[in-house]
Amino acid sequence: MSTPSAQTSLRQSPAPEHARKRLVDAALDLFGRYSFDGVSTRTLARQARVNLAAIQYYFGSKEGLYLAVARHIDQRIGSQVRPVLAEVETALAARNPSRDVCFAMMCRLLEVMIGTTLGSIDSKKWVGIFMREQMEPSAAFDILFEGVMRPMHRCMCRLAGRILDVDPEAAETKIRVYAIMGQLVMFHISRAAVTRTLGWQGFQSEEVASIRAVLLQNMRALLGMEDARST
Amino acid sequence: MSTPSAQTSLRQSPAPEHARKRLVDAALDLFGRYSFDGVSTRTLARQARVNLAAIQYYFGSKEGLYLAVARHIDQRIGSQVRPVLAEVETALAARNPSRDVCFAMMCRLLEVMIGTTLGSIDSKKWVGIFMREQMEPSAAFDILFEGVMRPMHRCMCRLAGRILDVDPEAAETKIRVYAIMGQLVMFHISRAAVTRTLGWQGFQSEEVASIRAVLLQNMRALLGMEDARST
DNA sequence: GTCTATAGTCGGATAGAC
DNA sequence: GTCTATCCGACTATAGAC
Repeated sequence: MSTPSAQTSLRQSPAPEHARKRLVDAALDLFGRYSFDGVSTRTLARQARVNLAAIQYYFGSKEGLYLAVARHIDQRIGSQVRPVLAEVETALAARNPSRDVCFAMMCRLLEVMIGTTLGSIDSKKWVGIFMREQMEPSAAFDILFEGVMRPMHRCMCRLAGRILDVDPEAAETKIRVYAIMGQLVMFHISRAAVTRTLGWQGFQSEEVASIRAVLLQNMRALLGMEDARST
Repeated sequence: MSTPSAQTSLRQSPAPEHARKRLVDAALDLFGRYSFDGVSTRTLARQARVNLAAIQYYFGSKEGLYLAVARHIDQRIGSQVRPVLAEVETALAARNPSRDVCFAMMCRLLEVMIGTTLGSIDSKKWVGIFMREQMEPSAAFDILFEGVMRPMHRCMCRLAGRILDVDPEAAETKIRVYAIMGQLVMFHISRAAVTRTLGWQGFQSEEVASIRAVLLQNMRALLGMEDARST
C-alpha cells in the first residue's frame, strides 16, 4: 500500500505485487486456526487473493510457506520480547539486583508475555501455531523454541534463581519456571473451556485484566514474595 | 479374546471380530499423535489391521470413529476420576471439612490428574486429543469437557473456595483454579520444550516425580498453606 | 510475476461379492 | 461381518502461455 508500484489505474488485485506478504498473512491466520493439515493450498490462495501457483513460486511448497510463517512469528514476537530480555540480562550481569528488583523484572516479563499473547488482537493466530508446534514439533519448532521460548525461559530461570536463592540451572528451578509459564499457557490452550466456564464471550480487556491479576498474585506466592498479603 | 466366537483354527486376523475395538485403539493412538486431519482412513485401517471399509461399517464415517474415541476417553478417564470427585463432593456436602482436609483433598485431585496423565504410559495418546480439542473444539469437545474437565474444575473450585475462604463461584476463584491446572497442562503441551531444556529423554517416573514435587509445593503456596516453609 | 490448465496422487466413501 | 474393487472429489505440485 505504501509503495505505488503501478501507475495504471485500479486493478483486480487490491495490493500490487505483495502476494508474498498476503500469503504469509493468510497462512498465519489459517494455519493458526486449523493447523497445517487442516488447511489446503486452495484455501490459502483464496484467502490471500493470490493465484494457487503463487505458493510454489514464492515458497517452493506448502511446507515452505509454513516455515516462512514460523520465521515471521519469530521476528514479530522476537522484536517485542528480545529487547526486554536483553535489558534484564544486562541488569543481571552488570549490577547485582536485589530480590525486589528481580521480582519486578519477573513481573515485567510476565506482562510482556501477556501483552504479546492474551492482550494482542492478532495473537490468536500465531499462538495457535506456537502451541501446536509444542505438542507436535516439526521443523518450525526449532525456530520458535530457540528464538522465543528458550530465551524467555532461561531469563526467567535466572531471575527465579536470584529471587529464590537457588541454582538457575537446577532442574527444579527450570520446572518451577515452566510451571509459572504454564499458568498463562493454560488460558490459551483452554480458551474454550475457560470462556464456557466463566460465561465469557472471549478475552476482552476486562477478562485479560482478571487473568493478569491472578497471575501476578500467583507469581508473588510462587516466588515466596508475600510479605503481608491478604489473600 | 474372551468370546470364542470362531471354532475354526487360526485365521489371518489376530483377534476375531474385535475389529471395532482395534479401530478405536488405533484411532486413539494415531489421532492423538497426528490430529484428525493428520491421519487418513487408510492409515487407521492399516494400523488396526482391519479392512478399510470397516470404518464406515462400524462408525459410519471417519468422524464417527473420532467421536467414538472421544467417548472411549471419557469412559476410561472418567472411571478413574469420577469416583474420586464423588468422594470429595460427599465430604464437602456432609461434613464441614477443615482447611487442612480440603487442602489434602486438593492435593489428592492433583495426584489423580498426574496419575492419569503424566504418570500413565498410554496417556500421551488421549492427552493429545484432549489438548487439541481444547484449542480447536469440535463435537468431541463437549464430551470431554462436560465429562471430565468441568467436573474436575468445579470440584477444585469448591475446595479452593473453602481453603481460601472465597466464593467458589466467583470468577477469580475459577481463574485461580484454572491457573493451578495450567501448571500441569504445561508439561503435556510443552513436552518437547521441557525435555529439551532439561536434557530429558521423556517423562519417566523420575522426571514425573520431579514435576509432582514442584506442583505440590506450588499448590501449597498458591493456596496460602505455607506455614513454616523453607525453600 | 501472474495466470490457466492439468498432471498425478491420495482422500473418504461405497457397491457388491463372498 | 469381511473383503476387493472402484468411484469421484480434493489435494499438492507443475508446465507453459502471457
